[in-house]
Amino acid sequence: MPGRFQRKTANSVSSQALADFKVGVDNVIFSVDTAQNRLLVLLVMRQEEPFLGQWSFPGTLVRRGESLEDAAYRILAEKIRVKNLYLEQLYTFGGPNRDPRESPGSYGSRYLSVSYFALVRFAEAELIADRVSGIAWYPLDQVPQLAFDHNQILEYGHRRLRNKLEYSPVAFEVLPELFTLSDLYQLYTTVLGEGFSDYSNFRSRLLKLGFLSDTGVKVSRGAGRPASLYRFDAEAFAPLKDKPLVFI
Amino acid sequence: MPGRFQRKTANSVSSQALADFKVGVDNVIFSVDTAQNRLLVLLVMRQEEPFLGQWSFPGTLVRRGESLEDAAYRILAEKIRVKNLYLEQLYTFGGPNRDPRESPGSYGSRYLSVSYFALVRFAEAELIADRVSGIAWYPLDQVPQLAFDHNQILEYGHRRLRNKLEYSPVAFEVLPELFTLSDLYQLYTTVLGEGFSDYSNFRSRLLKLGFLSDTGVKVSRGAGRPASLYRFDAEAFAPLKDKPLVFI
DNA sequence: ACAAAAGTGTTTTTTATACACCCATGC
DNA sequence: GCATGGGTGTATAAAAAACACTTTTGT
Repeated sequence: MPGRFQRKTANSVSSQALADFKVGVDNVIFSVDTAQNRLLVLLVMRQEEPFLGQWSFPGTLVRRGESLEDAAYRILAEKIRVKNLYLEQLYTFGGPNRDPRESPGSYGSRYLSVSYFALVRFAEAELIADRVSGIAWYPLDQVPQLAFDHNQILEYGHRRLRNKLEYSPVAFEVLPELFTLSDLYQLYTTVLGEGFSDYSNFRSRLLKLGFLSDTGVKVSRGAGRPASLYRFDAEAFAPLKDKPLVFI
Repeated sequence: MPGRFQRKTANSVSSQALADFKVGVDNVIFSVDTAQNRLLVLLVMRQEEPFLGQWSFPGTLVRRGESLEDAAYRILAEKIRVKNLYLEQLYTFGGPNRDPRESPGSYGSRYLSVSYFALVRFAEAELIADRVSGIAWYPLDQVPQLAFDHNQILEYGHRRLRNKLEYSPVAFEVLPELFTLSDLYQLYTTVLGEGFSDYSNFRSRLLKLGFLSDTGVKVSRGAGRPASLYRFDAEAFAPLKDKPLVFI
């Protein structure tokens, strides 16, 4: 932002014409269906040109007085009702010609997309479908060709998700208040793939970290021994914040 | 970008006025002065309002037909001549009211900053000072109050630098072609602080990774036993790419 | 000779990995 | 009783951390 006109050009005309931008926000919203062991991403069907009829991420243009993050929350809230979520900025895609609406001579507006990454609780996430718009959870391995450069954004988001899971306690933002260690393990397995760790080792590593507290309450899910319900103890976690954690 | 007007509003007027954006790029450029064991960041003195006379990161507005990354490289090249560098996108700051040029009623343009993070070779970096503009390397612990939200950006960049150093081979992009293991160790020490690792352990860990090849050539620097010059072997490193690496 | 810097090796502790096995429940 | 999922423990391997020591130079 600063520093332009630092060369001795007149203040009125820089050496080159500046690009004029429309700024949009696109959300890569993940959730984990633990029942079916599937990692899902939320797609919406485009209702207008360009890319009419193609799937894409829920997005919106940023309004006056609205922060980027607010815009991300707004479009999310328009598509899905959810109590708990994790959201952070992913990456900004802003090269010319990523949107066909840009006129070829690159006059007119450039379209810039600030992408956000979100993780929501699948069980309580309620999709908001109005009459016209298609909206659906897609298993990650069945995502079709998307509008714009959204396939690329998805790849980026997926990488971020895996990293987040390994190094930060995002999982707990997206699990129910009370959960079993198997719930947690399944979530990790679904996102990171089988073989990231053995259940028993995962278990003892997590417990040793000391921020999971056993409520003593047991739940039985079909056959097998009932499991203890645990709770994420934010206070106990606080001192570990910004220390390198390993959940793997 | 997609998804706007998905509700049943007329296509001409959305429910709210959209923000009109000017998009800038700001570079957080780091270098390491190994001679003096200092981590430096490049600052330029602003020559115009707002924040005239305050230090800031080198930045520029994005031109027509220019990608964000191109803009980042352009402003970098205007301020500094350098042969080797590492550059990647950092974060996008785009809340309203981060730039005083925005009119209070939030009409007119919003200023959005896509920040980039760069690491350059200190020894060969040549600052380009024209008559009017101040430009200087600042030790990280002596950085003054900066223009805009640049102090916040700096904090963000510093965190990224530390992470990069721990998990990726950026250091080699910024060391000379041939370097001693002490050079490497000093670089790490300067960025991560003393006590991140003992020299001998650091040494054996790095060598065990197998992508540093001993050229056999020795250099003597004052007193003490001469050191071997090493080279980063990109081929040997290739298979380790995107595997979790630990340089700590 | 000795200080300074480079380089090697050893010991101890901690963490990761792979399993084997016991426990409590539904059917 | 036995299959199923939950939970504990142990044995081994690997890695991290601490530190003692040797080598080669300049002065």
